[in-house]
Amino acid sequence: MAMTTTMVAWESRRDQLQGGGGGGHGHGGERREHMFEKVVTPSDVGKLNRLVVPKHYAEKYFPLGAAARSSPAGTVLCFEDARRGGGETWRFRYSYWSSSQSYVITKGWSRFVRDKRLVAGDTVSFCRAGGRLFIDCRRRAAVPPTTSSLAPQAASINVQRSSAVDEKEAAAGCGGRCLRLFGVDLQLLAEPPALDLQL
Amino acid sequence: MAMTTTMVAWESRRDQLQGGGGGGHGHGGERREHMFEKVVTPSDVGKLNRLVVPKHYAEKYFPLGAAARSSPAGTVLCFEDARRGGGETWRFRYSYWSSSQSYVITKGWSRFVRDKRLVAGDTVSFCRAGGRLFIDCRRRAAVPPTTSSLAPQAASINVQRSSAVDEKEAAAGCGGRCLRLFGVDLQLLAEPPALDLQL
DNA sequence: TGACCGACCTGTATC
DNA sequence: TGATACAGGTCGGTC
Repeated sequence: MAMTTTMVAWESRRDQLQGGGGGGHGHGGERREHMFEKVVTPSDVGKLNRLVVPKHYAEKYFPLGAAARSSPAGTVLCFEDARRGGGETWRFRYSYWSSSQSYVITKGWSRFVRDKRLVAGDTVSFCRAGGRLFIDCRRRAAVPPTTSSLAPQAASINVQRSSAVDEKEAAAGCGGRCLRLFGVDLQLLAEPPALDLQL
Repeated sequence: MAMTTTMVAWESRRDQLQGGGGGGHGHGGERREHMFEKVVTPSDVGKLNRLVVPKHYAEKYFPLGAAARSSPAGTVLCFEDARRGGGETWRFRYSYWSSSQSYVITKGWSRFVRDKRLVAGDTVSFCRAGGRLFIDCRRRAAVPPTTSSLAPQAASINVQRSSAVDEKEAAAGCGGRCLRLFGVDLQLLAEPPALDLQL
């Protein structure tokens, strides 16, 4: 396997995980710089096992050299978990698919989706601090009151947890905390817009 | 799909098929030694163009040197057709895929599948005689009488040849000589368990 | 250009 | 239950 394991350079400074200062959630000794975020699509969290990185951000923040761009092997991106204290790292293959002219994160992504219980509509965000990269995610915002007011009626109908519906429906993006009914995602519980995904 | 890849490790008594002593169908001067066989899966005969060789047998009968094992090029295995009088040979690329930790026959395999009209559920078997390798195949065994007794009723129903049904059904393993109805494979004709695949 | 095929990947069943 | 085998996929190169 000829993967050009280009670690996007980070000097591992494990000692400052709790640095408190400027950055986001208290990690990353230096100031955490927000790069971009993406509301994930059903495909991003489905069986395709890949995250499409919007080209604009990809070329701005994760530029691939000509060699890596033409190689299917792409490169490897390492992100530190922005939340977990242990500084868990996520290794993703990152490459360019010429067929679809898109930048994608492939290998490693499905593990992240599973681990974070990521569902369509959730948001993943990417930050950096010095040479270090961080990844974070949060739940989608709660649905508007008008929609969620349907829930009482729905409660009397024989519905399924979305995790039990067939793949096509599940791919449509409803996670463990909502019901999908007549094509509409219903929140089971009122949730704050940003929910800590730690288990 | 949980098809149990039953590798039937039998001591080859080919003479019960042809009666003749010594070497099976009259080839291979020396005694034909059965190595192993595999009931092919839908993937083995589908678009993936590869046969997964169960690791146990691969390492026992087709060991790859360290060099060939690490190389994607693998090696080439030549098999003589165990049935055709002309001694047709089949050349297969044989290699190890480290990503899935499996041994596979790739190049040349799809030609064999096509030529032999191989379908899921059929069996391919590998023998050797001296330094020569032989490959053979046979149709899946006929379904039990209790099941095939459904055929009279089935005859009046609008059924399809399995070769025309969709991939999922075709994948279930019914070949050109049977019908698949209500999830049951029905033989169209009474067949001996071992059928010569020559056209 | 499209069909074929090589390389790589992952979920699931199994041990 | 963790590790492993492998069936069922993907994308991209090639011809």
